[in-house]
Amino acid sequence: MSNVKALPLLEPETPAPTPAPTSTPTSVAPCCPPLNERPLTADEAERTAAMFKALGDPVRLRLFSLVASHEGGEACVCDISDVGVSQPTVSHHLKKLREAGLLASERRGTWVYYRVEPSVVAAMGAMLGAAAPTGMPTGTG
Amino acid sequence: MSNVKALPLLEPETPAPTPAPTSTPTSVAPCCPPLNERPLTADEAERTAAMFKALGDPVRLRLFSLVASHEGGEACVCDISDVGVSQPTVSHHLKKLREAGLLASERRGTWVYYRVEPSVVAAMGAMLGAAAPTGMPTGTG
DNA sequence: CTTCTATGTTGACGAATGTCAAAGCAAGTG
DNA sequence: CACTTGCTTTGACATTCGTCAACATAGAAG
Repeated sequence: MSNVKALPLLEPETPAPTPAPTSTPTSVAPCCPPLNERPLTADEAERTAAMFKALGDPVRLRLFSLVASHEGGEACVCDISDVGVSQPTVSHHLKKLREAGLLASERRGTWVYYRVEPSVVAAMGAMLGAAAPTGMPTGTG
Repeated sequence: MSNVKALPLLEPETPAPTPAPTSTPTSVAPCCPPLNERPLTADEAERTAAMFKALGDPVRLRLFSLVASHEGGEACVCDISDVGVSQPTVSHHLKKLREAGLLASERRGTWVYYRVEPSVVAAMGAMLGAAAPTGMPTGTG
């Protein structure tokens, strides 16, 4: 597994891909608290922004969505050919997503498969989800 | 980027009275399905990526977190002065966050207050949360 | 080994971005 | 009105980013 230097955003304490759909107590060890808990420090912001930045490009977002929604939870690069950019550019963006920790790649024979890193994405969702409660404590409305 | 208007990410079905220099959508009507439901279209990706991109900068993320975590759910620009950049730059980033629909601003007398747009942030969290099935963040508080 | 297919990497280039200094608007005070 | 404070806009700059063409690498097949 050629693992590029993934961002140390959260600690990958779960090496297993956890294929069990059951409610596994996957310890989502996010680097940062919810965005509305306290102001992020400069370092926290630096690391977290790198993740959001990775999804801040339309092509990358399509690639990520393509992988995330693909059958089996993973997609081969060969499955990707309609995102509007050349193949080298696709590879470039996949690398970015990998470096951000959002995707993981694995070579199986001729093809390379990409799959989503659930914990990292969950951590991002947690930061956002808690930052937007359905009922804001706004007095005046 | 001359697109200086709130992104049509979610449909403002409730015509807010626009008390602020920016429109204020107030309803959770996400533009897009969870990222693992189906591949996003080019248009969906374009709109959604703009939001993630807004949080893809460390300074903006700190500003957002600062506003989101501030007492009362809103913060005056005067409360912000330790993010490491000059005041005009702060204003610039706040504008970006406003244009992305993540923040709303309102002038009250001398000061300008910024607050989080819960629906937009919730929409982002929903897209991510559902894309990471393994690992529910709601554990021990 | 040679050849073919599938991906990744390198180098280059235009466009977008983040930053600040300076000037400009808005609101309060005397 | 002049003066002060708070925030935004403008203009300029260096850096980063997204993109492609060309080349390089990894397996598979003969």
